[in-house]
Amino acid sequence: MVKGKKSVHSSSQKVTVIDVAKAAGVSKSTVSLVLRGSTNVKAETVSRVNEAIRALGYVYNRDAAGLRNRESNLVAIVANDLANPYLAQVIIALEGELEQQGFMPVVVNINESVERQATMVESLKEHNVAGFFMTPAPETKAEWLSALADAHPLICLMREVEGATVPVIKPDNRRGMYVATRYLIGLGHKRIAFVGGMASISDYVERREGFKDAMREAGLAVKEDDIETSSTKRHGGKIAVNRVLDRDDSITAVICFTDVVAYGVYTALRERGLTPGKDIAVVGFDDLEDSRLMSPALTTVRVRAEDIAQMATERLQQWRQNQQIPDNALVDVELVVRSSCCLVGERAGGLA
Amino acid sequence: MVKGKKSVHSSSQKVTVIDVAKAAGVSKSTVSLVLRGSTNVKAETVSRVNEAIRALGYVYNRDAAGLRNRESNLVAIVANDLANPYLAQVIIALEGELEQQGFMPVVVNINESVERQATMVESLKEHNVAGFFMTPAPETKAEWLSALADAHPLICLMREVEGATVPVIKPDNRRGMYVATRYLIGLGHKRIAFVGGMASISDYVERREGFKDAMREAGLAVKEDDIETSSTKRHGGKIAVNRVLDRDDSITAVICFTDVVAYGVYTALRERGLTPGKDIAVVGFDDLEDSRLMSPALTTVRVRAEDIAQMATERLQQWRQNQQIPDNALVDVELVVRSSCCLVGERAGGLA
DNA sequence: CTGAAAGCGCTTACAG
DNA sequence: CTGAAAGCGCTTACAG
Repeated sequence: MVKGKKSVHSSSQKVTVIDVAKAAGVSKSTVSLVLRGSTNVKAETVSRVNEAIRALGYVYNRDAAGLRNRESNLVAIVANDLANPYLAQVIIALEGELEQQGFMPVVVNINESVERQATMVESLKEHNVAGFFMTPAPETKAEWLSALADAHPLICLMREVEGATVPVIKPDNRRGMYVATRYLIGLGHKRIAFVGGMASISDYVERREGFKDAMREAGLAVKEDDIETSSTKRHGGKIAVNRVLDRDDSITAVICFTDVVAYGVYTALRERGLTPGKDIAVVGFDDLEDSRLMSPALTTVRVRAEDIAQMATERLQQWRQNQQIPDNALVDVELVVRSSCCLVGERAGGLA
Repeated sequence: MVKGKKSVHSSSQKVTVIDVAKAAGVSKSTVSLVLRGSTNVKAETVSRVNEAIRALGYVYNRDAAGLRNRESNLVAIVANDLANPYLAQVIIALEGELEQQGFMPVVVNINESVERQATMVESLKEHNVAGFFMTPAPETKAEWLSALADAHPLICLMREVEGATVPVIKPDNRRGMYVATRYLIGLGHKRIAFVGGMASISDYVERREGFKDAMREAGLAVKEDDIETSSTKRHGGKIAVNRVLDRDDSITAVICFTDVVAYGVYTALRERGLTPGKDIAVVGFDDLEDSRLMSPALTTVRVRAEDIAQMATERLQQWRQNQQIPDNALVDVELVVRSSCCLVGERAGGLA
């Protein structure tokens, strides 16, 4: 119907290898050979075929080919939330890697919904993808994920699903926050809050533990009240830090679950008449492109999106080639010091 | 090879309609009928088939089906830059609409590169997509785009390509900036700068003209120096406003090409010791989620991503059903007043 | 180096 | 309501 006779499209009659073969005066097997880049075809024949392809406007039908040889160049990137700028950076890096390897990356957004995740993955399976990258939605079942990995190469990014036998590539969250916290302690801070994020995200727990590790090591107390969860959005950071400060204004530094959360903290501080980086130190996690452009420029834990993409792609290849489930990987992390952390007491109004 | 005997995957032997037919004790035509939801099958048979499908773990092969009936549920969203948060909002809205209509949206990011755009679109064609949404890369050739639209339903979003016969859905850019500028003029501003964006983006020209319309109408001069182009990133806004202010600090208000540019302007102002919304008025365009969370909350021109998505999807359907190229559409625009615009003279240091 | 034949997993008339 | 047959556009051995 769509491609019927009434079509406004000029190419309503699909041209196939047979047409190309006819035009080039060879058999369709030969056309297939040159399509696939075989070296066993005379150069002159190759160019005659290519000429015919061009002249007829032939478009390779990858679905038909895939049906026959059971191959697919489609790789799915199942993203939990396209509005997350860090994830966007990871996706961009992933696309670069995958294309170099001849894959066709397609991204599908699930908006943090397990239901959408299930629907989308089902469709993707119907389209015979070569593999999956995914940042699983909260509440993803381990059995579901394991079953998927049983039938398709699958690499998890950033987030872990407890009990699932699936390789995951993630930042060294715990060490990252440990290093950031030690830095703040070195600046003289003793009353440090940890804001943003929630326990249903595996990253969260690891980052929080890194924070606690450093505090414990320095003999500093962490009160329940110094930790405030929230959504991972900007708004979450704003709300969370306000709660903490309302309870106790002796806090001199705030460690944020992510850079986005830190942006929300900046806003909240300004609305309270405080200047981030002067009155209160702020640290983030991710190192988004924007973070060096904030005022003050945000001190944060950098996790190179390129590193994640590279390790993930490597592992997908490994899986496809060796039929072996690859190992997990912890991506290196680095503290980037900018201007959002004052020495304690420098201007701070707290007790410290 | 991937699915060979050595496969670690449990489902190495693909189960097909034939297996299902055998298990259910019917012919494969019948299986196909229930797969496609035909009403001409006995209810009891339907459930027996579905039972077999479940038991065998059958997954529908959409490529094989598409090969036969020339249909596809794949819709491509070709995005110029995934890191652009407004585009992310549009994509999310688009995905919602498309899924409701039974399509499978896949997004492909081209990172503002015409070359990548060409490669990706070629691949997408090979995968037989039902249609394209795209925000064309800068420098896209009209003939290329028209040729694509000749063979596939295609709707352009946000950006127009001069000379291409392709429907485009975009905000009423000119009116948006006109309204914003009038608002500023009403607040007493006379020295208003327009920063960010560049002429190779069709949006840019329209927005700038809207600004000029309002200024002209009010009998206010616009000097060359009051308009400064830049990248559409945050960094661009920062640089552009600095240039303008370095040349002439009598400026009391800044209209930004987008919200993202406005965020960069905020940073630049702070670094100059100025408070946005007090010392200088700032207006954006888009109304990103974050804009109401900035400090001060950003006054901006709202363009509902949902409206764009809805009009775009409607038109794609129309195209597919009537085989008729639909009209362009201008999406309504609305000024959202928040706290980033002072009355002139209220605190401003300029001449005004 | 090239050609004829079979088959990938579906759907579509067409008989029954 | 169900079954047998042909065909979508490719690729893969297998002969020549």
